[in-house]
Amino acid sequence: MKTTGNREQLLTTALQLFAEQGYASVGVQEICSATGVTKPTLYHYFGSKDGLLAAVLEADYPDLLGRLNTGSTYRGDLVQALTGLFTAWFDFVAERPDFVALQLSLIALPRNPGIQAQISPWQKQFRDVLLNLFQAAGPQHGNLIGHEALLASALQGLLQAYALDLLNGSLMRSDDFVYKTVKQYMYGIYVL
Amino acid sequence: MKTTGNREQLLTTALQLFAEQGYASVGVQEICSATGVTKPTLYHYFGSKDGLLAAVLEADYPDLLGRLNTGSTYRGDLVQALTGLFTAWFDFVAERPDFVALQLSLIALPRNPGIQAQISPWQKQFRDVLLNLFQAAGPQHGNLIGHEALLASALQGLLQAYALDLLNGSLMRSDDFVYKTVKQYMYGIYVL
DNA sequence: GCCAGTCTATACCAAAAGGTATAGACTCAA
DNA sequence: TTGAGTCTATACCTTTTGGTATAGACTGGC
Repeated sequence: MKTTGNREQLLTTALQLFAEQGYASVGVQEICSATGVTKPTLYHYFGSKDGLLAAVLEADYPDLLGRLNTGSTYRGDLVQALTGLFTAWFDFVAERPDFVALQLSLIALPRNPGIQAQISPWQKQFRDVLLNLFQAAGPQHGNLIGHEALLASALQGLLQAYALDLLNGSLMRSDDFVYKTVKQYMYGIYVL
Repeated sequence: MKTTGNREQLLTTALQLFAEQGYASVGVQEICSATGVTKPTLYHYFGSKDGLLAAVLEADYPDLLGRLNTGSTYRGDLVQALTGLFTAWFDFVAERPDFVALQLSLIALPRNPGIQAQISPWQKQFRDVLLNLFQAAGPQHGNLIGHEALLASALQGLLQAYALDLLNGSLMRSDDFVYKTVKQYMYGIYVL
């Protein structure tokens, strides 16, 4: 029996199946069969189906948050910071579409307690990245002050909405895609 | 036995449970128990669990689309049309939060074939409403021409993102909420 | 009274769900 | 060599899943 990498292969398979069908629609047996192991192996590593989901999230979220944080660092230029943020996000969406798809499907169930317990802490950190950006830009952009939370909320929704359209193919990432989305976000719909 | 309204009560219960837990997480037995009927009753009216979902969507989508269409009618004033659209949407979100929550949870699974077969036709009509608006505004707003599809796609995502934030309580609908969101959408983030 | 159609409950089905008891194979330190 | 710890498979558990065969109750028209 292949004894190396079973944990990582389970994580990979689970992410893919969860992203395609939704967490609740995938059975642990299906994950094990697709990976080529049996259920005790899965339960040895993750303890439960929920534990498997937690491990899947833990595997990619830190990287995503780090990249968003780095990309959105405010250095006195809001357009530059937003461009960095959008670039980091769209790059991540292109690199790890399965993880983003899973993320979006979990976020869309805000009243499922079990799911929310898993996704909320990560979503909170996501929002904090955006909040930090607007707070850092506050001194030089006084008209944003007091609206940081609203702006972060709307921006997070916008990023996720773009990601969904990219994932289902109804939106294409052209050369100036980031440029246009940042401009539209900052100055409205007339700048396309 | 209560013999009147069982069909409507099943629709109501199913919508509520689907919205809370997600379509896949709810069993037909659970729906029947919560409604106070037995499974043959459900299968008599809807044929299958998928048929029940189809009926749930059919029950509310026409009303939603009609209200969006009416609210967004273009009469030579884009701000007015967008205000009408946003108002119609946010009113609907407030009136039928369960239906909107279900809608969002289904949309977030773009690669689940069974789910997409059910939701796509309605989503297409949703998008067509927005597309019509931008096409009607084209002659007086030449800089929008050629971007109608992109604008409709982004606007649909934005509306759904706001709805999600309203549903999970991270956003509050203040007096000038519609005014501010329309302004921000048209002129950027500096107008709050 | 009777019949057709509509609606519902009892009781059941095979399959799949999440999860586990047990034991065998393997590695590594002592 | 032995023993502890790690990892995996066989075989099994209970509960729930979506779905149904059958039959009874009710309605309306004739």
